[in-house]
Amino acid sequence: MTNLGDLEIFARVVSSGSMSAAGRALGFSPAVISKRIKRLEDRLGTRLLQRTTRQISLTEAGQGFYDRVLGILTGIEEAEAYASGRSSQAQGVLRISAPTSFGRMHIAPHLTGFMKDHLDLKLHIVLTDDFTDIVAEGFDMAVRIGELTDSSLVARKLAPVRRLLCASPDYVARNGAPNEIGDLARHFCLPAHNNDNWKLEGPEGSLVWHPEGPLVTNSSEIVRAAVIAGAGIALRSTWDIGPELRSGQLVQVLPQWEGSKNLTLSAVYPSRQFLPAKVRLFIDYLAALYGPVPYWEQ
Amino acid sequence: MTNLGDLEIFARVVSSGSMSAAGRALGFSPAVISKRIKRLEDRLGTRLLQRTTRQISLTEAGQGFYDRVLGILTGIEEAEAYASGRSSQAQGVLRISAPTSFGRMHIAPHLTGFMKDHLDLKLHIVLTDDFTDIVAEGFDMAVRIGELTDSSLVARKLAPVRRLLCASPDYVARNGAPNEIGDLARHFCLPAHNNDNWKLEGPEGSLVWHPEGPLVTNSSEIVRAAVIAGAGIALRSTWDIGPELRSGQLVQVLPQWEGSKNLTLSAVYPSRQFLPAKVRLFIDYLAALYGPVPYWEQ
DNA sequence: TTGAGCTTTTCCATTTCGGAAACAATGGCA
DNA sequence: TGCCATTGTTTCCGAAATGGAAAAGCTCAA
Repeated sequence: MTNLGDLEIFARVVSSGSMSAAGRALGFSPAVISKRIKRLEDRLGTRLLQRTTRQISLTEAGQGFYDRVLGILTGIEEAEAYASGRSSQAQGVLRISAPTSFGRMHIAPHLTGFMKDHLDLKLHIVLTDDFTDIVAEGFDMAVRIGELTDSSLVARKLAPVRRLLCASPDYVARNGAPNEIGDLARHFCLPAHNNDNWKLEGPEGSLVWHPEGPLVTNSSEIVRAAVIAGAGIALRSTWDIGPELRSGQLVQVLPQWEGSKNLTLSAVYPSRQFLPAKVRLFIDYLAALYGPVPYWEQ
Repeated sequence: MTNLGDLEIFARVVSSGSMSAAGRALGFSPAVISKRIKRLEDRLGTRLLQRTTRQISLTEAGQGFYDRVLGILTGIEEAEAYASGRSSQAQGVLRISAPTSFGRMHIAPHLTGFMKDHLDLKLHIVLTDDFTDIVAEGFDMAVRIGELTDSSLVARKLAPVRRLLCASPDYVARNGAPNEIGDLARHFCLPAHNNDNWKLEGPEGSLVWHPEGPLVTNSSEIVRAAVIAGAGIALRSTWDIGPELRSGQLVQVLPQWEGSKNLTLSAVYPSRQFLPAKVRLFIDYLAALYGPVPYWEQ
């Protein structure tokens, strides 16, 4: 039967992109890495890595094998954590990927509350707006906003996402508030950072509006600052501008229209038979935190 | 990181119930088994097996660990098979559990057809009417008839199960056919081998009938022979008595009533991210064989 | 009470494993 | 274009691990 170390080494070689780098990471000499990759390939009777002396790439068999090996390794990790930690205590390292803005505003502030209940757990949080492949990147879970489709992942809904049109009071004072959807054409519209069209739902059904405005950016934070500064009308999520709405820094316009409803805030994780306790506990924590009605909606 | 051999040894010790037996099965001396179990426990910091010199039992931690280890081992097996066999060829051993009667009548006759397409595959088929724990018993899949609930398994429907009331023509000639459901009280009823009540559905809704008759047995085959021999009325599946209905050896009675519809013939297998090719191919084969309308219904 | 069968420990031969060094090959950079 | 740093591979050797036989201690059944 395969030596487990070989699988670990193989996975590390793939993720780091080089045998030498894997050797450094794992504390082995390059010679060992080379020998064990070779042994693994010999036993499998297949070439897993296509290598020139300068570069390494996965063969098709290697890619499929790698996908599987990742699952196996985390499975072993989970089994060991279960047996060691027992009684479903969280321990080890919990690796999370989350959207930048949401992570900063609604995850980061609550982390200490979770950590003080789980002293044996280390958190490793990466904020990015790319939809990274969480299993290939080695994340235990991700927080996502959107419509979810990837079938190899399991999603648990954390909260609905409401998006509404808003502007600053002084913008409204200067330009007036739109009364019907067509009025938007006469306003400054601030597209979202991903530059999407606005999918709106209203009393007359749904429509797609293509926002045109003076500002295009890839940063959600800049759009946010711009609309608060009075630059125009934006379609923002309630989790993003809830406090500003309450404080009066922003007001809702065209309240009969809202962003398309099939967006959700979700926790996603690889589908496995045994969910690590650390992942389950953290998702439970977030779900309890955001509740049936999130605090930013109240 | 854990040595994979330790996990394999641990799993074998649990399944065989003794270290010595595991040693014999794996070709190791008892000394080695003992040492490696001890090492595994030391690293996990938990006792996995409670042992008296004469007997071995799993601790709670050991049970949970064992469940996980089984999944890991089959995962590795699948990963290796994938890389070695490539292009999703079936190979290795496919272990199947199936109901005795159905297996004999509707699986066994078709096995050669499957085997000739997959020469590298060995089949290992166990017929039993117990609902065995397929993952603990080391089966890759099972064919089941019934209502399915086990959440740790995935079920794929192969065919609907129709059950209807029938008797032999000479029984009907001697005793007459029942005209309405209440007439059953005046007939010999042959309960199924599991001695269940009959859940029937008819034009007036559903009801539960408690069949009373001269014959009680745990063998489905005996009930089947008895009804053909004219001993009474039985509720039988169409896959069981289809040919007899067609040949006239049996006739349907009370045709407006049928057995409860929420029974299905299904293939079940452990939920895993990667389904072994051998399992997928065999289930596809059965599904194609039984089709949308099974051949025994035509 | 005895004996068979089990687990565990001890000691030893063997195998495996990891590393240093030497070598070959590749791509970046001046 | 030519140099050089980096990478993968091979060889050889010391160190660590693995597996087995034998002995000991224990439990259950006859």
